[in-house]
Amino acid sequence: MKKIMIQDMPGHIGETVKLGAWLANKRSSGKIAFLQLRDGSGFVQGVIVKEEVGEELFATAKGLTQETSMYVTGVVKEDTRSSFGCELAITGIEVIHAAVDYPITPKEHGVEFLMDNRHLWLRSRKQHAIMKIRNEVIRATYEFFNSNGFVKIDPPILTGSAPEGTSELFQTKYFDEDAYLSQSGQLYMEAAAMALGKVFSFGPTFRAEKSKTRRHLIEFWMIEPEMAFVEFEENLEVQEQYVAYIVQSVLKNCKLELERLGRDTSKLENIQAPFPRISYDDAIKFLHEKGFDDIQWGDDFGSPHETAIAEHYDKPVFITCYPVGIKPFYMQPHPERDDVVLCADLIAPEGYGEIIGGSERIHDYDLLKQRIAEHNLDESAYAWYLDLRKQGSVPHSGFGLGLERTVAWISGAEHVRESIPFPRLLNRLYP
RNA sequence: UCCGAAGUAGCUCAGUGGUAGAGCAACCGGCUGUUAACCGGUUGGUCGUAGGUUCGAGUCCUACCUUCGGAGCCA
Repeated sequence: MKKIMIQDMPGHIGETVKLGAWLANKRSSGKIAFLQLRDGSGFVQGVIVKEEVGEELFATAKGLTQETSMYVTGVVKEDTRSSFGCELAITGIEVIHAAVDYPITPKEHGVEFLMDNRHLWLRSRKQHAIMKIRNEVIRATYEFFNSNGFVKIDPPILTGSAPEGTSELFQTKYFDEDAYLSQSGQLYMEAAAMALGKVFSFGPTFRAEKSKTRRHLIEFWMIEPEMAFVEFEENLEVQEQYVAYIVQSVLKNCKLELERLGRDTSKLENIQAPFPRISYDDAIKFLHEKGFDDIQWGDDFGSPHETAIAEHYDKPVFITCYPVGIKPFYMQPHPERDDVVLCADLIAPEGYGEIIGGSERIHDYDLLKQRIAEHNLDESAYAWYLDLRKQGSVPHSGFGLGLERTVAWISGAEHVRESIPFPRLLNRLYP
């Protein structure tokens, strides 16, 4: 008898098959029982009828506890009553391990309880769907960049220097030296772009910020492309094409998951390049017109400001050309103005906040050296970074996309803690 | 760090000064198409911690702890 996965069942209609599965839920009457089975690849309903299987097997089925693991044999049957299109008419059950007091019941639970049981919560339908969407976003990311001439590059996670101050970095020891966990691979990616032209990274990043909102994780994953000979506007085009590509890939390959999450897919179908752009100057004017009197030119946007701007559009929106004073040292100045830089943040719709920060980078040696000094940074730590500007420096641009915020937005999760398997939060390092 | 809310059964919650409650889970029984199944029964509690007011405190007061939501900062 063939052992198959639930996701492959529609191709085996009429056949007797064997599944390795867990019991997600159960409903029964005196003569018939419905076992909700899951095997990681999907969910399917098993039907077991007393008259057909006999007293003993039926009693076994009725006595199964939630999350008991077993081998189930049965006949795959087409059934329109199932959202999956088929069911399993069970003929045999071999219990592997009977679960005891599984804590996550089909009713409601609070956040703290679910987070304490994150190792089990992952088994739930909604969490399963979000993890599949996360996987699709990652898969589509590799597909997009590989098919557009990018090379995957892995920057280091342990770093010796602290690019933008040490207060929000995790410090550790590197034998006798101080070291920090990476909060961005960007500077290394710039070096890689000078070697390979177009590169992208995908890896974890760590921020010791005391942030406690639905958009913040202490440890999160970032995709950071960097491109030589690519200037500001071209950089935005890559970003909008990339974001549109991953959204459309999820729509195409995760239909069942989006449906299970109750996601309004019409909002996602609309996510096609180009995306609207609004300059920082116009955004400030827009906010003043909307009645925000708590922000002046030169201030950075707060979360309510970003949300107000994003609500004006039905696609992600680029906010471009921020004042030089509120942005990092490495951003290229605007060619016609010295008070703003060639950068853009991409704000997701529906209140999910900033998902991309990007810019053209300074490629002039003297200007970069000046900016390092202006920001009171230790030039010796940036010697190699400055050196790039002495050895065939070229205009180049890049950006960083936060994976968890993007996945939370696409899947409609209310908090980024649900878009990573084991979230690291302000007060949570367990499980 | 600041502002706001909340800690009562394994879980989700009700209970505003007078004998500790419900739904779900678990356990027992019933039910032939359920889909957060349903119906009947049983089990299950130092009411976050410490102190105080009171004849009497889950309920009022003080402090602390924890969690949640938001702000700042950011992706």
